[in-house]
Amino acid sequence: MLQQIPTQEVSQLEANLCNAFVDPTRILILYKLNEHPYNVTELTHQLSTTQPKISRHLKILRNLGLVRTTRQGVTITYELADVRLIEVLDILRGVLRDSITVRANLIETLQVTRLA
Amino acid sequence: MLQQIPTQEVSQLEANLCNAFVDPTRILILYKLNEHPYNVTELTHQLSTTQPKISRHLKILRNLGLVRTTRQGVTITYELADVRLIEVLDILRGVLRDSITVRANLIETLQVTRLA
DNA sequence: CGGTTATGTTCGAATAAACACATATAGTCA
DNA sequence: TGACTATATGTGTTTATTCGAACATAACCG
Repeated sequence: MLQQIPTQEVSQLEANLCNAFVDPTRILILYKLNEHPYNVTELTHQLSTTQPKISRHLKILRNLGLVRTTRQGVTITYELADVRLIEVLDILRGVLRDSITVRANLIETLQVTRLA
Repeated sequence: MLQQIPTQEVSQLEANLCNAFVDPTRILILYKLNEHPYNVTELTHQLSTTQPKISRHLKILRNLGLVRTTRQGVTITYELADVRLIEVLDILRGVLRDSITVRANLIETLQVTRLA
């Protein structure tokens, strides 16, 4: 089992991997590819952005090994390499939702306190 | 249920949250705080780095709502706000491990092919 | 071959991150 | 109050990231 104290190097690799998630376009791409595979042009239209932008982000995801490609003639289809990525993103959305709720409750509390 | 197509704004928030994970020091802090709460000085020694560096990273994690603080006199103890963060990091380590394995197999395949 | 479409890459500018080092704040105790 | 400890922040520098716009490559078809 690898489950030990994470060393500096492992954390560096892990941090590197998380680079996939710090850009909203890349997150949208990952969610889209979770629906089913898409090629670059399709993704460009789906996310209504420019093709070079999509290509660049796909390159980053590809280098991280998070998407796989298959070529059919000119078009290159991208697919998700690991469903656990979506699992991670879903968990994070849960964390996000709760953190927003906590914040909203805090604000409400502050307002009530101020009124009292 | 929030479980729908993620919009641009949600993805932006999610990407923002993931900023917590793109720095190896912050990952190490999160894992450390998963053991049990620590104060700044303790974390500084545990990760053998400088105190301002730890303080700055803790500030980022605090602003993201991922750690909570309690003050006892002068010392401020930090604790993990949500265990799901560790769940996420563990999943990612799994992804990382598999991706390294795939890469290793690929290299081996290339070498065998070259020799044949 | 030339034209067309799909995808990838280069470049420069703008913005943001992280660090070391120095300094500030704030609580405690004498 | 003054000294001491714990934590936070300001500053300047260095390095990354992202983008649009232009350009390059590569496959297909006539």
